[in-house]
Amino acid sequence: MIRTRFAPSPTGFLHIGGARTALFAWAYARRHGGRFILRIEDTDIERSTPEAVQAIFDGMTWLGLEHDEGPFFQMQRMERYKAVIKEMLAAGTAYPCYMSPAELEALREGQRARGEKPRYDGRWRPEADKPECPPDIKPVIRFKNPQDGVVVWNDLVKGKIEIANSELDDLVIARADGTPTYNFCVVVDDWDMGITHVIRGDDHVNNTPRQINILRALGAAVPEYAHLSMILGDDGTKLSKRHGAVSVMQFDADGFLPEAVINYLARLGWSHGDDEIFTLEQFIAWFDLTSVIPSAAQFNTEKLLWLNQHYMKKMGASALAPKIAERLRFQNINPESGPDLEAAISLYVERCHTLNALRDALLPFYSEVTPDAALLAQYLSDAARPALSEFAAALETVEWSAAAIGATLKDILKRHGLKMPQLAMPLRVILLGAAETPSVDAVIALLGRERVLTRLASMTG
RNA sequence: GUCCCCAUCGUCUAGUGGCCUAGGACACCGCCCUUUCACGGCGGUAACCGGGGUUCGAGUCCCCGUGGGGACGCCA
Repeated sequence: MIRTRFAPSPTGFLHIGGARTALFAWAYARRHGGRFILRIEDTDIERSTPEAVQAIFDGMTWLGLEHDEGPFFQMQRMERYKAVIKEMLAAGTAYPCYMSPAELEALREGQRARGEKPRYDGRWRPEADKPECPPDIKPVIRFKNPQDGVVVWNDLVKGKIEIANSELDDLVIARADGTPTYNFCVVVDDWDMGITHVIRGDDHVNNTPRQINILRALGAAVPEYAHLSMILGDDGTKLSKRHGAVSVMQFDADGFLPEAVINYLARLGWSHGDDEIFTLEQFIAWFDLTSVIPSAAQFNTEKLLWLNQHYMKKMGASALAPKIAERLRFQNINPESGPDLEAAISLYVERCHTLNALRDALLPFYSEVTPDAALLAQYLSDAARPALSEFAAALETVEWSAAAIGATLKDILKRHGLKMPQLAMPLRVILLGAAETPSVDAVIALLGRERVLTRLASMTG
């Protein structure tokens, strides 16, 4: 039974990189009929917040990444970690270290100055010739890392990775106050939760040999590892809180559909031949760690936009209507105050890339417009004015359909010797406040006789 | 500095030694459609980081450079 997990630390929102990691771990479990576990790594009391925990839940829910087990909180597993540390102390695979933070810093300073990799020198190892035990220092507990040999694993996305134990030092597994640290909690959790495949960001590659060593010291099975490369921002630079890293919920706020975001994320660092658009079912059926790219990928909003429009069109007006209505109401606009929303959406969906853009395009149908004077001056010629008045008059009695309105318009055009744009363009500006709209007869039909006549009257009258 | 990872069009990618005069998608450009803008259709520009090997043959394997990234916490 395959068991994967997503283990974020609740120190901020769920961003795009975390979401992709979660997606791949989730998909791998789904693909193999396994279980997907959600674990909250909240041992950093300083930075963890309940809001961030909620933000992660919200993001996962929005994306539709349901977990089968959990959420487990590390803070609630303290007893277990402490028990394991006690066992390791007894077994001699861990030991207390009385070095003070100041001493440690001085040691690192010296190593850096000599061009060495800063690391603990093992002076409190059980077999070492230990210094005098300072009575006033509360010790940290360090893992007794093997000093010889190499740790090797076959990373499911990066291939064979080999790191010499001589590169590793004896990491702290419990702080002076007794609380366990990240690398230790992860190991105990992955072990206890029976994780078979650790799928995570490749910033953890360097933690992997340490974790494997602890696992071995514990006599636990070593899981498979798959390290996903990072996602870069739109401009190719690293995503950070200050720059480009946005919550997945921001995509919701911006009018993206979760289906589009999932499809987009799936194609970032993974591919299935030339397939670009696929359903969730296809993705699950096709997903495979061997097709995951080991190199970093740059986020591209343009392509997401394209996908989002695709999913909006595919979804159709009836499914879109409640979503648009919600977004209109959010702006204190009553979607009942204008034409049939589904009809309006049908007319506009293929020219909008997001729900928000669609909502904005529909605004003139549900609220007042003020034609831009400059646009009007640009498109409304003196020659067109009489024709416009005549058209307005005709609209009072014409059969209210796009076809009939269009016929009337063409008839007037012909009698005044005008071309379509000479009338269509000013009509667009007067009626909708924009020069770019769908076919003008369709727009008039949708707007409704009353609104059309009112808006025309204010201009021609 | 040390260790680890990465490297095909602007971007996401196909490519697992001959099917590659390198394919697809987004973006871009052109044409068609057209009542403006879109949508759609058709076409186009555009890439194997460099140098050495291995091989009959290398985008594909190896080595060295170069460039980028990550890690080196009593953070996660």
